[in-house]
Amino acid sequence: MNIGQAAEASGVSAKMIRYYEQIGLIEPPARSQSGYRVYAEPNVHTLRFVRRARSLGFSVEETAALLALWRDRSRASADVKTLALKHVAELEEKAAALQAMAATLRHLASHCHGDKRPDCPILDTIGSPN
Amino acid sequence: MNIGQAAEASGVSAKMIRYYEQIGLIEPPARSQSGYRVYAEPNVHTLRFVRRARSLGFSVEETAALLALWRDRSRASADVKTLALKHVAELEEKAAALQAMAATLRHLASHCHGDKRPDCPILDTIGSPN
DNA sequence: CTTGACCTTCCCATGATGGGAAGGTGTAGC
DNA sequence: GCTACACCTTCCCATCATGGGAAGGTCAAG
Repeated sequence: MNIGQAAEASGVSAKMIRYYEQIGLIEPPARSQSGYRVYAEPNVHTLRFVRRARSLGFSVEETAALLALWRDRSRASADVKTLALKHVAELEEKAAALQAMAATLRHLASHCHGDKRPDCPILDTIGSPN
Repeated sequence: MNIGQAAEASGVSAKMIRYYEQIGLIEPPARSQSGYRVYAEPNVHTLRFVRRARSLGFSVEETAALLALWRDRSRASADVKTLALKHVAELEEKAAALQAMAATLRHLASHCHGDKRPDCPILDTIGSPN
């Protein structure tokens, strides 16, 4: 399987597969005589793991840690759970920060007429000298 | 006022002030004979505006648009409100995405014993072949 | 006049991703 | 066997906003 097929099968773009290899997240695959990367099923499996971890908001570095745990059959599930819950807390913190911004802005907007007049509490507040 | 004082007064780091100037978000300030940037109150006011817009999650580009509206005394408040509400929607979308990740992961974690045994539904799910 | 705090510009790094160029390979159809 | 086209390789560049740091100039206090 060439990189394009592995990309298709895993949902990770060819560009990203090369990048993950370059930074050491995944193992370099076999190469054909002409230098093409050759992927087998286990490689694709790993790529899918990476894609899912990324889609859960884990950074590449965190994904590397998860991958190591995944491959370590003697890991303690407590280690995984700890990592996961710490990540959940970070995600929720970021979500809360975004929602706080949205709430503030929505509040400002609710006081803005939204007509042709220039008067606008949104800009007034953002630009207030205080 | 030198850049350090402007940074202090506005809450924007000196590095960022130079950067904002470089990319054209803010006007180049006056210079002293020796080449130091010299800021007056209106400059600091602008910097504060920028800092607040950024802290509400507006990108630098969006901040530039807001700044233009702020300076345009004949703007229609509708334009500002439209921009703001569009941004609110984006913020809420991002927040929802993060919360969805958190919820998924929290759910997975709730099924993980979190003890010394290796068995772990979190990794099992992320690494499932499907 | 020295010292230390401040300023200048310039370059580099981050994190994850995409775009694209220049050139090699593999294969299908003729 | 040749041509065309899809695919592969590496390499460099861009993004976005921010910080770090080096090399060198300036200013004010002692």
